[in-house]
Amino acid sequence: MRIDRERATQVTVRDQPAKEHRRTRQRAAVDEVLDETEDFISAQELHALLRTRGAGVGLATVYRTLQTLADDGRVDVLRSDAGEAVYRRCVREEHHHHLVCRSCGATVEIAGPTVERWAKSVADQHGYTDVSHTLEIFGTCPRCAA
Amino acid sequence: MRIDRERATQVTVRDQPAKEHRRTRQRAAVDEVLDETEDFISAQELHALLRTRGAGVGLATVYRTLQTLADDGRVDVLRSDAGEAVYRRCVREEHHHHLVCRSCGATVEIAGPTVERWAKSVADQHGYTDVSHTLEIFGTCPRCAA
DNA sequence: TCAAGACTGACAACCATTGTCAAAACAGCC
DNA sequence: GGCTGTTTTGACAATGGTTGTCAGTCTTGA
Repeated sequence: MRIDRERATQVTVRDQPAKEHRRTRQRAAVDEVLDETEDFISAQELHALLRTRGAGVGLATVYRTLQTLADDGRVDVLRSDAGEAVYRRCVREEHHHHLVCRSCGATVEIAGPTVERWAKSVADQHGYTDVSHTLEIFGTCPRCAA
Repeated sequence: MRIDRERATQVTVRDQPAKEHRRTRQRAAVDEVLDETEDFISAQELHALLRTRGAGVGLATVYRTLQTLADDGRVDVLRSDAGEAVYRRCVREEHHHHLVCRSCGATVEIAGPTVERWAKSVADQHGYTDVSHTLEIFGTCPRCAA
């Protein structure tokens, strides 16, 4: 197995502050959807949504745009269990995790300094350096449980 | 987004104790590789490995076998960053996490009762029930860092 | 306005994974 | 050892998310 350094996880702290990109209709459209969407959404879903709105954007463009945003640290990425990448505008600037509803996808962003420290110390203990981690909590939200 | 209840994460506790399966050459071969392999391995890699050994096993069979093992809780599954599912014979019986080397895949299994409790309490706080979680730590192992 | 180059979109290509289904292997039984 | 019902296998097709391609279009800075 080979884990790509750059894309290993969305929680890796970025060094470069984000290159400038051109403002285009397509990117604005994707941005708008992300702004309106509370929960994680897949590239496919986003593409379909744009299509129904009439603001057609090519699928490849949606993928590219999301990837760019992710690279710039402007959206959170995580993999749904099906292996599909799902995206979400991140609200917190700092490193954080998610509590995600299994059935509707409702998400709560969570800061966990304790966990951060724990992860760091565990890695140190085993001599691992350059550490990052992924942590997501899944459950059934109150609304879906009702 | 739809997160499948059954496969949401490898850390969900299994209720059923594992159905009996027939012993076949193919399953034995997969088992053997898993026994010998310390680190996470993908279905594709395992398949290729078997092929080079002469113990040819169909790709579909490899997938099915791994899936069965995973369902029975006999192997750990996690998704590499590329979205590929990777498997590993789990050593610990109880719920645990992994510290994985980004470059060589070397893995350390980790128990983190603190984290378990934290995850549970966070979920409770937000009214989420039926909680499970994923947590993996990535880093560069001492050998690769040298 | 203009040119350079970034961006887009339709489509093909990729690749992990799953579905299909007839043939083969297994386990229990005689 | 054979028989038989069931499980398992494997070759192949199909699926589906994602990425590559490349000519045409749009942005931007001059």
